[in-house]
Amino acid sequence: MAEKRGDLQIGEVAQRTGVTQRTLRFYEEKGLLRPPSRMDGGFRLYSEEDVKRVEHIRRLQDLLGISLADIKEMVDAEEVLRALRSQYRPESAIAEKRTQLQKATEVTEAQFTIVKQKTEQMREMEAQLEERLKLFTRWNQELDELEKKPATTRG
Amino acid sequence: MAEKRGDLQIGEVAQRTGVTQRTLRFYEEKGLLRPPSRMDGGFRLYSEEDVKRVEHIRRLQDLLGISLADIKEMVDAEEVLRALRSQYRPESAIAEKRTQLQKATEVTEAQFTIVKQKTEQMREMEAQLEERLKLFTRWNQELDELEKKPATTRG
DNA sequence: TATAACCTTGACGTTGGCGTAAGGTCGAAC
DNA sequence: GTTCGACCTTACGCCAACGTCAAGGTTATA
Repeated sequence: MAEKRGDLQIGEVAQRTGVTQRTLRFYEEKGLLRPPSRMDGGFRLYSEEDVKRVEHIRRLQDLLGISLADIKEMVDAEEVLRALRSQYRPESAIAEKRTQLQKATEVTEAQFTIVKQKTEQMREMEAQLEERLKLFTRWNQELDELEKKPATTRG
Repeated sequence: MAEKRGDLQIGEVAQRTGVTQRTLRFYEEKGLLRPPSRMDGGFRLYSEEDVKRVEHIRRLQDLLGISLADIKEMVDAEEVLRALRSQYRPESAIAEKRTQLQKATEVTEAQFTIVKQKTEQMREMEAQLEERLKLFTRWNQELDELEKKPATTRG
C-alpha cells in the first residue's frame, strides 16, 4: 500500500481545513475521526471524506459552541446514517436496520430541537441589535440638530 | 450604608441566575460585572440590573459560544450605551458623546455582522436536519413495505 | 546517498472558565 | 454573647482543547 491516488497526508489536510496537524491527531485520539489508513512508513493517509468530516466538526464547534464530546455523539450518529445508506440494498437484518434508524432519528431530532431553539434566539438577538443600530442613527441625527441650533431645548 | 431595599446578596443572585457564587466573583474579577456595592461588613450587594447583566452574559456565552474576553468587549460597549442614554439630557460635551456613539455603533455593527452570519448558518443547518428527518421517515416507510412483502424487489 | 521536507510518537505546557477547600468574618436569632 | 448559616479572601485544582518542544523515522529529489 505505497500510496492511493487522491489520498492526502496530514499536512495537506491541515492546510485545507485550517486546523493544525496536532488538532487532527487529537481528533483521532478522541474518536472524532476514524483512524486513517497509513503508508508503509506509518504516515497517515486521509481521504476527501475525512476532510469533509473535519470541516463539519469545525462548523459544529463554531456554530453550536458545544464540547467535542457532544460533537462526537453527533458525528457518530451520522456515521450510522452513512452505514445505513451504504448497506441499504442487501435485504438482511431489517430489524437491526430499523433499530439503527430509530437511534439515528432520535439523535437527529434532539439536534434539530437544539438548533431550532438556538436559531430562534439568534434571530431575536439579531433583531435587538438592529433596533439598537437604528436608535444610534436617530441619536446621531439629534446630535446633528443640536449642533446646528445650539443652546436650544427641543420641543 | 446598612442595606438598600431591593438589593440582593450574592446567594440570591446566584440562585436567580443559575450560576454559582464563584462565577459571580469570577465575572467581577474579570471585569464583566462592575464591582457591586457592599454592606458594612463586606457582603456584596447586587442590584436588579446586575442580575440582568449576568443573564445577558450567559446568553451570549450560550448562544455565540465566544470567550468571556469577547463578551466583556460587548458588555462594555453596552455600558457606554447606558451612559449615553442617561446623560443624554445635559447639553455638554457633544463632541465626546459623538465619539462614544460612534464607538458604540462600530461595536454593535460588528456584533450584528457576526450574529447575522451565524443565524444564517444556523438556518442552513436547521434545514439540513429537517431534510434528514424526512429522509428517515421515508426509509422507515420503505422498511415497512419490505416487511409486508418480503423477498420482493421494488420497482 | 545525502539532505530537506515531511512525518511519527511521546510528553509536558498553556489558557479559559470555573470548582473546591481552608480559615476567618458577618449578621440575625436566640 | 453565642450560635450558625451566609459570606469573605486566598489559593490551589481541574478539565477541555489544544500548543509546543524533543528525538527520531520516512520520503522525495538531486
